[in-house]
Amino acid sequence: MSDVQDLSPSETPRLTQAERRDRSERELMEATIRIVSEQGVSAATFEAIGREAGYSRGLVTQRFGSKDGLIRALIEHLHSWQGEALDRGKVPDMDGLSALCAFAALHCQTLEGHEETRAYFMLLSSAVADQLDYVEAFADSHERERILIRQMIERGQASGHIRDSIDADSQAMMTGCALLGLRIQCLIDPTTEIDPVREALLASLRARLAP
Amino acid sequence: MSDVQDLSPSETPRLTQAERRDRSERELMEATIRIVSEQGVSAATFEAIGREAGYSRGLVTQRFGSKDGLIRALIEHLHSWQGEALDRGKVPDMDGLSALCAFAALHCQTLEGHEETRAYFMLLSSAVADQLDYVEAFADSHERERILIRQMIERGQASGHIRDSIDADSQAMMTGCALLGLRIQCLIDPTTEIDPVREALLASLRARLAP
DNA sequence: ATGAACTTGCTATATAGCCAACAAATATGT
DNA sequence: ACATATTTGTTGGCTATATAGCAAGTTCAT
Repeated sequence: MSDVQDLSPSETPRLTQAERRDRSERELMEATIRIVSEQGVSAATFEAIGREAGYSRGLVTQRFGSKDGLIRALIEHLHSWQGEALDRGKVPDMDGLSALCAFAALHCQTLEGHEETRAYFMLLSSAVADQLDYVEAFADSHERERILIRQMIERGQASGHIRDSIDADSQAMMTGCALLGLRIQCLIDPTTEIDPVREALLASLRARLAP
Repeated sequence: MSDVQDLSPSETPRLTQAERRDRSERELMEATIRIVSEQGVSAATFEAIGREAGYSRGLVTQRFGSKDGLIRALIEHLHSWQGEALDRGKVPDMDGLSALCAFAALHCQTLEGHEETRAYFMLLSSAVADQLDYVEAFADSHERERILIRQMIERGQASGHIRDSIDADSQAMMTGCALLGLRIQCLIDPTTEIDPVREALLASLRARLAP
């Protein structure tokens, strides 16, 4: 009766050191995502992040070493998040053309109201704008995505759902670029209507890839 | 013999006030473009721009009022530059489908080695990353580009070079996004091979639009 | 009581923008 | 044509502000 006193589970009574650590790390990342998404990359100062997460200024340095460390950790976090989203959508189970269309549609779904992906592409933009070292992390990620798309196309070609005459690699790159461009367009102009573009994109894919 | 002493025409003997003014303004802009393109947006400090242009730190403020003023002037400058490039390419004279393909090809040409457009899209990226006020300038510019593309498509539909069943507006948006995405991809990964993607893009446009 | 998580005061640095001085061009008076 | 006054273009020192990162101190778990 006296030793266990969990008044509210989300408050802080009796947490393991490891739990405290993991929790603060997670909360700092979430706070960063929120700030980047809502106020932009350069608004994500140690001061702002700490305040938003309910901690002090100094903890970010303590946890991530430096600003660069934080951003890299964040990119890693968002990468794995996107990977999971793909699995959740059961994309790997479909045939080539359906998988590709589902993949594109899934991408379009995250265009509205998803703080995580929004923050991801805003970080990408800042890396592009300032030619920061971690553009390479984004380049790798896009490389992997392109390979994923290419494999879908090749799968479709093997099963006869996609015509053999097209070059899987360049089509994969083009599709990736179209999705990236749509994303950036939505960040430039939030009033962009997504539905018609998505339909145009899917129709274009089918027109070009279907046998 | 004594009054006229133009030792070298490109040096500074006897310049009108207006000439001095125009010259320094142009040189400051060119310097900014060079710095943004080569070292990133946040490297474009008053100090760096002044030095690169061969003037002092303080002149930039004097000329453009503030950093924001400089960037806006630069965007305006690059917009008109792009407009001229389009006219130079004689795009308006072609039939719809050819015009659209020429437009896309022209875009792809600027992907390598064009400091102006490189700087333009790096500025765009910084506006996206930090949600700066001048994203709207870019939004307007892209709106205008979309309308231009749509008009090409409609022209093609009227002359029978493009099938009637497609929606010109959403196809225009999609094409614009594809070009934007390709641009960003090249900024993320400079080793990106453009030729195959351009061919894929053109093939895709023809597959979807040709009657 | 020892060590880990966390905080707060501090320093160093970068940079936008202001302003008073300086230089170059042009207008005015002789 | 020359000299002087005025206007325009240019400079460099200065201030104010923002912020990354350190390091000594404090709180909390074991």
